[in-house]
Amino acid sequence: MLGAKTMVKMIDVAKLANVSTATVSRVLRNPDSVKKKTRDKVLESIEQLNYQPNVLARHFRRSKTNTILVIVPNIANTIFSQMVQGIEATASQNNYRVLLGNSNRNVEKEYDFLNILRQRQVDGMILLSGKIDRDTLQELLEQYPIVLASEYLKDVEMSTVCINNIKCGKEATKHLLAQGHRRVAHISGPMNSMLSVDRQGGYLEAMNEYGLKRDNRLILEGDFSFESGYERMKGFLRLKDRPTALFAASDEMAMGAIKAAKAEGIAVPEELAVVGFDDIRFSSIFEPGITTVAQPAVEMGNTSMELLLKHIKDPAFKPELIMLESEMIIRESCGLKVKEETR
Amino acid sequence: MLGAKTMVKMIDVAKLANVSTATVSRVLRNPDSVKKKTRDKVLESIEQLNYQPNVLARHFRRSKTNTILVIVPNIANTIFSQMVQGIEATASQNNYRVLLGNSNRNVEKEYDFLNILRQRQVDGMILLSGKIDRDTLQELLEQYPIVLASEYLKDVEMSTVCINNIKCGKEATKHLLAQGHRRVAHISGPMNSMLSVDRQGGYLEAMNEYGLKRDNRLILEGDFSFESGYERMKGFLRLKDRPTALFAASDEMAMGAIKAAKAEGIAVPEELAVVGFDDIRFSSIFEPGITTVAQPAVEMGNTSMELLLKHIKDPAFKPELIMLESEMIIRESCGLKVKEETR
DNA sequence: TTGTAAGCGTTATCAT
DNA sequence: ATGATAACGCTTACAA
Repeated sequence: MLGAKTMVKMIDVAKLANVSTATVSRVLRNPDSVKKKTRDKVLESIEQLNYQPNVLARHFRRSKTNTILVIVPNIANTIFSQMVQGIEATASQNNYRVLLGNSNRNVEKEYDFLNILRQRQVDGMILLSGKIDRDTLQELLEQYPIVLASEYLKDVEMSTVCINNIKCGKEATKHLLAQGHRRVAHISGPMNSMLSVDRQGGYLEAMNEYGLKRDNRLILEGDFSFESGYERMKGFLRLKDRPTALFAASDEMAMGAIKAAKAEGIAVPEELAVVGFDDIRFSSIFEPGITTVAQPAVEMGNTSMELLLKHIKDPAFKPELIMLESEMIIRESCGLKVKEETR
Repeated sequence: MLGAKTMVKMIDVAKLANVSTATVSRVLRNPDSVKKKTRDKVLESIEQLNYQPNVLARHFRRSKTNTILVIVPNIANTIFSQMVQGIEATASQNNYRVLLGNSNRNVEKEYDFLNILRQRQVDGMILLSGKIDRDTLQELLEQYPIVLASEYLKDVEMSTVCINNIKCGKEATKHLLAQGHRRVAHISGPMNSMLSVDRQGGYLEAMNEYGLKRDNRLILEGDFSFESGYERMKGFLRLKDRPTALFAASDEMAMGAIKAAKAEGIAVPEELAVVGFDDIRFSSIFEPGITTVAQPAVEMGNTSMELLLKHIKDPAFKPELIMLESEMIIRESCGLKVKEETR
């Protein structure tokens, strides 16, 4: 890299085109307010000088950056990177940029990122994590456009994009119950997240509908990871009356559980039927294919960005809760296809 | 969101502390240049007024944003999101932010993102894609700090962080040859990328060392995806003298190929030994576990950010090529472990 | 429709 | 060690 060329500025364009900087600015921001002839002259000068507007001056002057912040627990996790992909796509379409705040599930880091918002380096924020405390969030919501996605919170009135995790958890569990399973185990996500509470809530509701009381030996808490699925399943397998089916709150945990079962010589789905959650890319590649609740991750990203734009454009915009549809995808791990085939 | 509070500015802090804005600015940017007593008085006023510096004014005044741009072909792809994770981590540590440019492998979009750099909205750029043409790149390199990572280019002198793909491709292939395989097939990545050319080059070198001439029936081009691996393998399986081993230029393609083989009743690794590339998270979970060349993706991200910082701090910094070490990971798909066990 | 000119809030130079 | 003040380059009343 050599030294930077001295920048051509608006005044240079103005001089070449024999107009004022105001007119150049108008051509750039509101072309219709300038007579065609003048406009063409200005555009030609811009071209000729290869003028690039100083975006920093513009941001400063307008106190607006056309940039938003995304706080994400773990960008290397497929489900989150898909959401970010959706956010970025919609942002780009609307001439917005995305600043990435990857917290690696470190709450301190998430709090640090909030200062980017406070210092107005961005016009708004999408939170893909539910770890910020109520009071901080409340304070921020009064001042900045914010959307929560995937996660959601009780007692905080804010725009949220999510799926109905209770319904999904219930559906997943009933799918197993309907096939005759009664000892259905559940590996939940971290219970400090509403998401996990609700998926478990759905599980409990489904069990209840089939007259099955909560049995704590059949419920263990994981952290969404493959490893935690593996370990928790090992736990279930030590029970003298081991479960014949499992609802795992993530596909990664479902895969971990299946591996653990296989390691003990237990066949899936024949001896253990499994339903997961998320429908990550590998769920269809894994063997057996994971029956799962598909989260519309990219769409969730799109939608949350659209919602954020509404807040940015209209500070009086009232918080909205958007619940996206999710879909159960039947593959092999739940045993349904096997049964159908041998019928 | 209610209306934004009117901002406290530096002059307010200055008045409360009975100093000039210059002193407040010094306390913020270079505390040691201010007498302790004055400094404390200023800090107290900042605290008291809950002053947040206007970052946009600062960026404008200093023509520096402490933000860098990352152009990535596909953020939803594990290998790239891991690199981005590494970039973000090192950036954060150095008080830098990351602006995400996800191109979805669309070259037009990549060219669009370059304007962010030209308009100095960022202090530098990390390219995770090798699609920008030589001339454009040359023009940009003269003006801005840029690092290319993972990919690399011939005939362009720029800082690059990568692995030795020739060596890796050779090692992977020799691993198969050493086990006695002679009909070793190769599914390459897109050949418009140096990465793919080199991995294939390594394959050819290895074959050559074993006295095996290039056989175009054993070489097919994929696009790194599972689907392309599946399709290309189907092609190989139609040969009357089908290959007994495969080197795939990505783990996803390796998995696709294995699925295709299984679908035809061909056992892996017994009847087809496979080596992949990347070591994505899922490669150890897949069955059989994928023998692969592990790319140090997170480290690659860290290193490229470190290198970019050097360019940012010193515009005269000479371009460097950093080649990271990669490692072969032996799992089941290559058949080595099976053989060892039955020995 | 176009021009004039006053900021935006910080930093950095030059005095003191 | 601190203060006064002129930029930085753009946008936007307001005037013409």
